[in-house]
Amino acid sequence: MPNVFVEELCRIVASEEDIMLTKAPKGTKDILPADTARWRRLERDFVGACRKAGFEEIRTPVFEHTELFARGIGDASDVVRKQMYTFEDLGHRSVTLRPEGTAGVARAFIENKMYAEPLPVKLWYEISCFRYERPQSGRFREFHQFGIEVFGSHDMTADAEVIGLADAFLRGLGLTELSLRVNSIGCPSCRPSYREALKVFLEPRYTELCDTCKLRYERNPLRILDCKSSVCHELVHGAPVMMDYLCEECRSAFTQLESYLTARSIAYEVDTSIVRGLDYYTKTAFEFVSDMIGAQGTVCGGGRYDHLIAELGGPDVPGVGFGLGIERLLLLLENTGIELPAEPGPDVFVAYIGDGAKLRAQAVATDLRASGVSADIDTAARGIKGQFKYADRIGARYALTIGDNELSSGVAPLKDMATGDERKVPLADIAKFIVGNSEGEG
RNA sequence: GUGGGUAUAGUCAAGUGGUUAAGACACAUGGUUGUGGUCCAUGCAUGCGAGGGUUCGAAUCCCUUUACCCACCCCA
Repeated sequence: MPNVFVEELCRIVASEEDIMLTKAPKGTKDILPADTARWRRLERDFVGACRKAGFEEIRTPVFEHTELFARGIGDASDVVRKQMYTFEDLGHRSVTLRPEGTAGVARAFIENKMYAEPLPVKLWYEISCFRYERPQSGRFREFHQFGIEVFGSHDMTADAEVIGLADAFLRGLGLTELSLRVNSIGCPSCRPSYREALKVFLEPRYTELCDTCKLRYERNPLRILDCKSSVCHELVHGAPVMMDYLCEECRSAFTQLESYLTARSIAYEVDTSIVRGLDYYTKTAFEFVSDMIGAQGTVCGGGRYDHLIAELGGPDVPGVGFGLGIERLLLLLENTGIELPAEPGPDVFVAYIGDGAKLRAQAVATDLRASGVSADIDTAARGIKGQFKYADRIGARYALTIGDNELSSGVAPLKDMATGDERKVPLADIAKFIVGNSEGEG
């Protein structure tokens, strides 16, 4: 069945740009063995924080119908307008690699009628996301997020719970320099009036605005507030702030949130310039920001979205959640000098001398593993010296040597690689010896 | 999409027109036949991101191109 995709494939294969064969696509990264231990540590801690707070894991598809993101994130947002990996599949459906996590989880919440479960429904996830952007420090085309969502609560304790979880997780890693910025961006009943007030304020200065802000003036004037151009920054001085235009409901909600954060001893500052770029946000918006990782300083960002579920065709159920960038978090930990423990080497390396011992060594290593001891063994036909060198390189705690003498005596030298001490241990007792010594250390 | 920067071995790099492209780390083998982390020896870029050009001669000068990094924008 010839089609446009197959033709494209043939063209690509026939082309001479074979350098690309051994090059990961722009903005993507391999996570190598040297890094995976750090990832596992973060995952373990995050899962722990979520479980302690009563969150359960959800896994959703990497791609969704394009309409989900267009409707959920907003077809005016930059993410939807120019950053999505969208393509037509062979069944002529337009699908998109997820650029963020909330829309997919919200869709799953609706589709699986999770609103019928005891509310609120509290979910966590770890996902890869995809956005077509120019890569830079802390920004990739494929990146990873931890995220949580709470569905079904209008109460600000839910917002405090979400912020509190992020705060506990980040602080638990030893991060203290992160600043938590909180804002309220209002709701559909009060935001329009603020928007108008802001436009009225900016109108006489319109011609002085930078080019991008001229566009923002119509599309999303709130964004002008955090423009980094010094000119705009000056012009915006004295502009009305959302806080002063909140409706009664939003105002009291924000006051409550502040009191709840204080009750939890969570340090924060109100930052009226925070504007989330995803259209679904209402009321609470927050960010954990660092100045240690370059221009993309937001490690964790989130907020409330009271109308997303209804917008997607579900019941009128509110939500609140966050996304936390794992690559940015790792970068921050590195730049802050916080070390995450590396994966330890094997308990024992089983070295052999001679063909007979080579057979026996494999049996010994297999038995050790079955006994719960991690054991490595030469598979590169090295000499005894090479085997010891290798054992040292991989950080083995002990080296066990088996040769003709040991085959006949049944007793083998077990060397502690750190101290150099060597003692004879019966081959049958190796596992017991090592397990015993490990327990003694705690 | 717009700017700026950088490209020499697995890694960090010296080298700005002239004999075989420093050095360090890493890696491999060996230092008499059963022991690592120190030390010593040896090996490891016909090649300087790629493609053209100038020149008797180019990693070094010129043109084109690609990749990566950083910033804008946007956001995790």
